[in-house]
Amino acid sequence: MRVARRARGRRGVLALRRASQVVIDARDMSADTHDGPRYRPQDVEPKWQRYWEEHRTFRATRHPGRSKMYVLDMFPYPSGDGLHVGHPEGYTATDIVCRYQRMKGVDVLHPMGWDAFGLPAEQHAIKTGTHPRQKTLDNIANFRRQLKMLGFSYDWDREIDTTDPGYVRWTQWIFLRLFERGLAFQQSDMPVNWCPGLGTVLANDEVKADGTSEVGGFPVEKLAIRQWSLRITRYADRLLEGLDTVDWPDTKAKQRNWIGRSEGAEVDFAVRGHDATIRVFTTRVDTLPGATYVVLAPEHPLVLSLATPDRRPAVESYVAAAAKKTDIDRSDIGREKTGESLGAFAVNPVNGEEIPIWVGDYVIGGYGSGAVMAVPAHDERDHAFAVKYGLPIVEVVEISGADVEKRATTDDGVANDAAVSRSRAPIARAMPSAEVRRVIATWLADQGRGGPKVTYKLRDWVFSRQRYWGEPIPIYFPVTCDGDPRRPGANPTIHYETPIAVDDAELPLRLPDLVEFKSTGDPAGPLGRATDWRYFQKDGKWFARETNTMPQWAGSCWYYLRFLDPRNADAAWSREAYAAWMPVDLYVGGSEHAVLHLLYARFWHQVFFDMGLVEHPEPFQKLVHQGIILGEDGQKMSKARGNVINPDDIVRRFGADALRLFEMFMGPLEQMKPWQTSGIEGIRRFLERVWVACAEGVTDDPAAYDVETRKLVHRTIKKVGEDIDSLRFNTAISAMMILVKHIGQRPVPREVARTFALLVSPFAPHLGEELWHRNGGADTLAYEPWPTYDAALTRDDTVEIGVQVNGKVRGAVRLALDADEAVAREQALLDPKVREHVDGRTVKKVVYVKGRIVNFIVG
RNA sequence: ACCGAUGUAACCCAACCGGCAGAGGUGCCAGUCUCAGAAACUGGAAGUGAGGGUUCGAAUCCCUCCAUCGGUACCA
Repeated sequence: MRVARRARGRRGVLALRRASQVVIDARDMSADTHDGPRYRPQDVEPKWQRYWEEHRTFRATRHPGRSKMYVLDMFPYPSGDGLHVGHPEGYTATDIVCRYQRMKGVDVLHPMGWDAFGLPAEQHAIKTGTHPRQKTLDNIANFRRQLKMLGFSYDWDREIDTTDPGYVRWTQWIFLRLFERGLAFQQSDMPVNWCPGLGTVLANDEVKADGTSEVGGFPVEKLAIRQWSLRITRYADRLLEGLDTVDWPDTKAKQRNWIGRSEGAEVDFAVRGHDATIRVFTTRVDTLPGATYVVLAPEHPLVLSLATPDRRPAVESYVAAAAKKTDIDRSDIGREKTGESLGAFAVNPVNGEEIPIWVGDYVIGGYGSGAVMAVPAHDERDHAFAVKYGLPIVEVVEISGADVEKRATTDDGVANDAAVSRSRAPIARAMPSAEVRRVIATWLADQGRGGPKVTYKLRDWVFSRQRYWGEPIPIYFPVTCDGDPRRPGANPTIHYETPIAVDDAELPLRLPDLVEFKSTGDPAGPLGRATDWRYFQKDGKWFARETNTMPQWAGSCWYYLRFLDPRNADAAWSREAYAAWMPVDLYVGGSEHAVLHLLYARFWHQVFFDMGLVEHPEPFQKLVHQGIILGEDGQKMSKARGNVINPDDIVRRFGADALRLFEMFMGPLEQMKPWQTSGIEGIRRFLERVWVACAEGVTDDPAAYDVETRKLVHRTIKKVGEDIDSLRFNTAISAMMILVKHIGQRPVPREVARTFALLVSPFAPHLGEELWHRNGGADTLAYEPWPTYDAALTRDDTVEIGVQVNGKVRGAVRLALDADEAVAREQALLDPKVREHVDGRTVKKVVYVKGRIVNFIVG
């Protein structure tokens, strides 16, 4: 043990981990050999977990006349690695709120489940041959064990699993409602990151900068394959407006940014000598008179057809080179702008001027219309491009002291003479930019050459994956084939243009059992191989099922609704269950889901609202993100760094209550903070002191409950309650430590021990129950009324306040809380140190704030 | 580059509406206990990222800068 302790003193992660291992063993032994009663979480914790389970203590029921609270955790993906210490952070926070609210007489809904579809189980299946379902069930069992070990007060009767056919059925049912409304549709021109090596499409952040896959390093290509998409863009404005009604942190700003609403105008440029129009989007239509060229994105459909024969070879090779670049290459800002002239000319609609058309990859194909009008005088990017290629720079917005030859001015100003002379739209000299925008946009609309327009960064949501372990999309297509399409070499034609919905009564559409999950490189995905599942006959005709599956987001888009009514076989949820519990009052989860999950779920919810399935436009009233817990070295926890803390180890060594308490004590919930093993040792010492005081040092002598203790107890009740209400668990724990330090020095009155058991129970529920039980509690304290405090006892009638002379602290004085200024002044001047600085000088002013400060201003 | 958050003691963090910088934990030092150490208990030291402004008074409000983290990123 000595050796181990010394090794721990040395820093270095490896040494630390080995050493901890040794210490664990030593601790466990000492726990057994230590004589006398003491705090033994390894006995107390399983005991109360069994009790809660047997009594179904935390079953959520609505009682008429009571208020309700729906407290939701982001349910986990049950990975093979099990729980990490980040999970218990948010889960403990919500558990504290729930246990506290139950004691306050509130009906609490606090459910847990599993977001269990996902790629890792499928990859595991490819490697080992274990069916993803089996691996998923094993992982769930492990997660459930770990969560129960931490004593969370979930209503386990409501546990759900997104891969369960009873759940998939309703996810598919929802998809069909989206399909009916035209919100789910097929696109075949959607370029996606297709990775033949992995046999699937990848999200942008799964592709590395060099164009290979994050996993495996296989080449990734842009491929336009048939995809299902959801029309989230139709809800863009409502998704923005809804944010104003919810109590969320900065996440609102992230979502606004992601939606990227941008108000501006469309302008149509005719092309000289072609029957073609180039449509551009701009937020600065006031600068249209200063547009001196037009730039098309390399993907723009007109690029090749507009290029003059002499320019065509250069343009073609430019476009080909651009196609090879990854998105990351193209969006690298400091990169020099490049382009090629098409040799063609566009007509500026506001003044009839003919200006050259270029192609340049600084224009993004997918945003707006993939073309911009270039105003070098008032846009930095256009300016850089114009300087490089010798294009004219014409100033049309006047800003004093600006030289647009040197630098673009991008602020609003007023129209100058050039703007007026170059515009057929009725603008005037010195007209402010905002007004010029209105005038020109209106004029363009009158001329049929454009007009006001709003664009969004938000794109429709690609909703299909070429994977096995997801919800099958409940759609099938007619097939033309000579005979049975399932026989080898049948070569059937599938008519994707006429999708047919699976009948609701046939849901769930289950996954077929496969033995081989590996991709063949066919965009149909692994399900394409299940020919007996894929092709079926109905009324003598052959049909083919959709072989793409839904993305992992699907199940998590509505799980909070299934928790309301998890066993309902007739509906996804009932109206009554909805009315009883919705909306979610508190939603806690990682900020990594700030945009995607939280935006997708809101989108579905708004569709449900339009369908009359829900009563509130927004599902999640208050949202909180717990901060990331870093490794002991201050780095992000990762296997590669070897700084991962495993909750199983911590519980074995310190107990679940210690882990819960420590995670809440580390700092503010929303803040990122590093793990400190020495910190949890301190918490463990605190719990031992609690045990000594409230389990072993209790007295029934009423005289032991002195006034000082009584005051402190009442103050602690107040502080802990208020801190839980505002999710400041770290300071609540600090308040309890102060109380324990005080009562630990004398015999503890029974009443105090009972009160403390209640106070600590939301944080350390096993210890709370045990102390309650040992101090005469009959059964669980989970529904005991939360202690109340006497406000009079929380206030002191006298306070010590600081005395300043000219703003510098010179002493302190004890005063009645409501002492008037004359008294304060008189008492303060009794302090010799204060006298020293005041005597012999004139007091010009005295600032006295009751209960706070006395400040003498002397000259 | 832009948007947002955060900078307090060796470390994690408190400090209400601007009012004596300190609640708590860790670490460190000293004492009690001990043959000695460990543990436990008692006590102690130490600081507001930098600069300016407002104010009787600033960790707190305003401006500039620096650092760290997160998000977005040629979005026209």
